[in-house]
Amino acid sequence: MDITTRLTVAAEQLFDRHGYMGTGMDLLTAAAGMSSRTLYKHAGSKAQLMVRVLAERDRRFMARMKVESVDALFAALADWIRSEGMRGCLFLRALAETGGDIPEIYEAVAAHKAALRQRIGDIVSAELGHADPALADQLLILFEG
Amino acid sequence: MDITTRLTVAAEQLFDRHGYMGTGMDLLTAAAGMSSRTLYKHAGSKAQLMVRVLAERDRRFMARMKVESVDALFAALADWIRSEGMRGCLFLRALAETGGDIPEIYEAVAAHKAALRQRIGDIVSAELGHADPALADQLLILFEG
DNA sequence: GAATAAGTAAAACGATCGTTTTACATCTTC
DNA sequence: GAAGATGTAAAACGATCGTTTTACTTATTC
Repeated sequence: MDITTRLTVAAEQLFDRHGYMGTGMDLLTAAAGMSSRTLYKHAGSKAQLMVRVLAERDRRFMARMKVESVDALFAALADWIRSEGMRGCLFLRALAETGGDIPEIYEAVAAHKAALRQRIGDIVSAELGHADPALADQLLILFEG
Repeated sequence: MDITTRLTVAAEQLFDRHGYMGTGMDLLTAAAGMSSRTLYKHAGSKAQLMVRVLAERDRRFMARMKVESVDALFAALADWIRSEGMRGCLFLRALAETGGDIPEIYEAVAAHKAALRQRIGDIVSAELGHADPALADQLLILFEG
């Protein structure tokens, strides 16, 4: 297993379970099985590591939301929560814990939100035969509830 | 305005926008307009302050969810998010940021979840005429999505 | 087989954290 | 008007944070 993905996987788990601020670098090095020197050589900084985790998470999440009906969308979300646990949206949590002060993280979260909104809009359009932005917005809110 | 509620109100806002770990005591004292000495005399500790904020939040949230149909429930949730912002569930975030390691906080979150689940169950029962735990669970998951 | 790259272990960095303490001001209240 | 709360301002506490550095080991490669 590649050293970078090993780090990213461990970081996602720890960030999810202990929060970003609550996850110290010592916990990360221990879980990823590497020295802090190596960690910083590969990750750059904690903020960059967070961005990488979010990017990976977005990839996995969006892959699971490739469905064609609103019903299937909610079923996919229920599945996701069943498998990942009910610990709150990792993107919103990243934004909250950093106060939106770190541009790279802010943009990663905004990109994820935009992608999700687009996906929901597409599904709504496909099912209704025409776009319905208001409905898409309501569904997005339910998703983030 | 009472000094304790002044502190609680300021703390809820800061915790919500900057996260629990991300909100330093200096930020809290500045926002609440009091010295750290006074803050600690009234709050005891940061963890106790978090518990008090969660209790107050639970009171406000549950008051808003006093509805009688599933439709109204989701409408109330949408209203809540519209007024409070889409920053993720403050209870789940508290649990995540502390890793579930602080018993008082763990219990406050568990109590809130139990109350919400009970409320949803009651609404489902009233609308269907009989209890449907599986449906209640699914609705709870959607709520936490 | 010397050189280069890439790893570990651990000490050290300044900064910041939550919390306590010291010293002093301002009210009530008997 | 002395006493006793209750407040502020600010220094100090040890601990921990993210990050860098030092010293050393281990592979690969020309």
